[in-house]
Amino acid sequence: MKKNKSEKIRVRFAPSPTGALHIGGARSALFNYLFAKQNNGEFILRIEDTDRERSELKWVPEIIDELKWLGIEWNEGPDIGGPFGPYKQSQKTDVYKKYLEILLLEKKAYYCNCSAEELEAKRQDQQSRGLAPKYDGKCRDKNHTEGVIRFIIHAQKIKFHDLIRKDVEFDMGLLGDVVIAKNLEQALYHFVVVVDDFEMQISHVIRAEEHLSNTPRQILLQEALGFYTPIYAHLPLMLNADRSKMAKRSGDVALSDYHMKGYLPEAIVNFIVLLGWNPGTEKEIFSLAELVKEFSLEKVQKSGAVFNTQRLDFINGLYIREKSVEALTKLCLPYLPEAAGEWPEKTVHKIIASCQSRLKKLSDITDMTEFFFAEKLSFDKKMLAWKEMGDLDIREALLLCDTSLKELGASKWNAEELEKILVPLAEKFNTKNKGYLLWPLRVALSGREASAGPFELADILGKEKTLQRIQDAIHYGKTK
RNA sequence: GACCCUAUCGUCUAGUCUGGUCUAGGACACAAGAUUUUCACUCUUGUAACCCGGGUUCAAAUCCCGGUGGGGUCGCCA
Repeated sequence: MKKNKSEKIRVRFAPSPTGALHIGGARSALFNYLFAKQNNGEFILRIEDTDRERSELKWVPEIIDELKWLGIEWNEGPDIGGPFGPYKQSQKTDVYKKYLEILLLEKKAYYCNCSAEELEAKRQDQQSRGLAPKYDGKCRDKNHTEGVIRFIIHAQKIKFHDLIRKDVEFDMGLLGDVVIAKNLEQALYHFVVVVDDFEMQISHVIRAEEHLSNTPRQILLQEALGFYTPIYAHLPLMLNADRSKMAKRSGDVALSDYHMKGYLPEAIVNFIVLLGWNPGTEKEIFSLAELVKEFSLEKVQKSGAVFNTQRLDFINGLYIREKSVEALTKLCLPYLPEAAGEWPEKTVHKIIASCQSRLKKLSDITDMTEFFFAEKLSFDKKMLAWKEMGDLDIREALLLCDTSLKELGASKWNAEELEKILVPLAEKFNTKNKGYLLWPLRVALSGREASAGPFELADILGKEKTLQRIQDAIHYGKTK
């Protein structure tokens, strides 16, 4: 088996711009990046846009931005160029044409004129007889001069070593001659991937398992063209909860979906790397830099991994709690109502701080902080009652809060001072349980079953709004 | 259907190569408790798995064989 010229480790991620970057693609990119980084190698981004109908230019910047957002960087790519460019297959028609002509000349490939209908009919027939659908080679010796170009696959066994799956063997007798180009100007996937990996001197092909059975014919193509065969590593697939392949039909599969919902890039990286890999230790939280050190392809799992959102939420929450309030506020801004812009920065910081331990993802902040910005609260009056409290008890508790909070000067209106006043008050109100005073207060201020504590809330709302909401609650109880 | 890959708690997994230390470890989720005015956070505890059947062996989650389950691929998509 031929080797590539340089010893240098060169890997690539080659998405096709037919849609947003798939979260599984992001993981493939990550694994490639980590492998390159830790081996002092190079990571190449290549755009596989040979399918002219389905590829759309607009997805390229999208893919690039999302990868960058994750923290993945490449040494060569369509945006930054490099010595092995161009990095878009649509710009390499001449290169493919050259190699196609060689294959044609050497009779390793031929033109085929079979109609789509004819092929489909044969395929159906074969399948109905329990056979593997396979092209019958009808045009092989016809010497046509136009049509699609097929690469001749002779019956033989192809063995190769996969870094993750170990030795794999395929019987090529089961495969028909594969179409490698629509015509000289339009080469297809199996062909372009082989040519590009060679031209770009890729040493390791790290990609998803769905390509495992495509590998032997790509190896045959390499041999026919006199190329070396790179080292392969096929990653386990990401699965839905029902263990089917995570595909477009099934909920959120684009990295941007998770980005928009407010998952942090460091959390996504940490989560997806653990889907199919683990260090063999009990450590589970990793920064990208730590992963570069600790990641190893040998420890990659063989079977598919279910994408478990609950675990993503947990990891995301962990990273959210680690943020400084300032940083978290910045991240949350897009999820806050416009009114938040009119609030003092300090107050907004306090609002975010009051939610920090509760956030699973940034978008949760919208609902969680709604009551701060609302003019009037609306909630079930019964919610004001703590345990067995009646309307009169609630009224008494709230009136007590009202009178003592009125006394507190605006300059001393902060969570600490409020606590100093309210805690003794609550203890006096009911010696056994502070909740008889604090719960109705908190509900009056938030209108919620669950929220931060009343001192914090009152601090954020300020004296005027706090007293107003207490009054509202007192009268709410009365008029209803 | 054919071919290929794969199989440890519900989920992600450690352990499998080099059989005994595994009455199978960790994490998420779940449940209970502690703390707390509530929720969250934090802490403690608990429930929960070696796919099945043979074999090899003093001994098998670990080795071998056969089933079964799951997934992928079989395109003029990538």
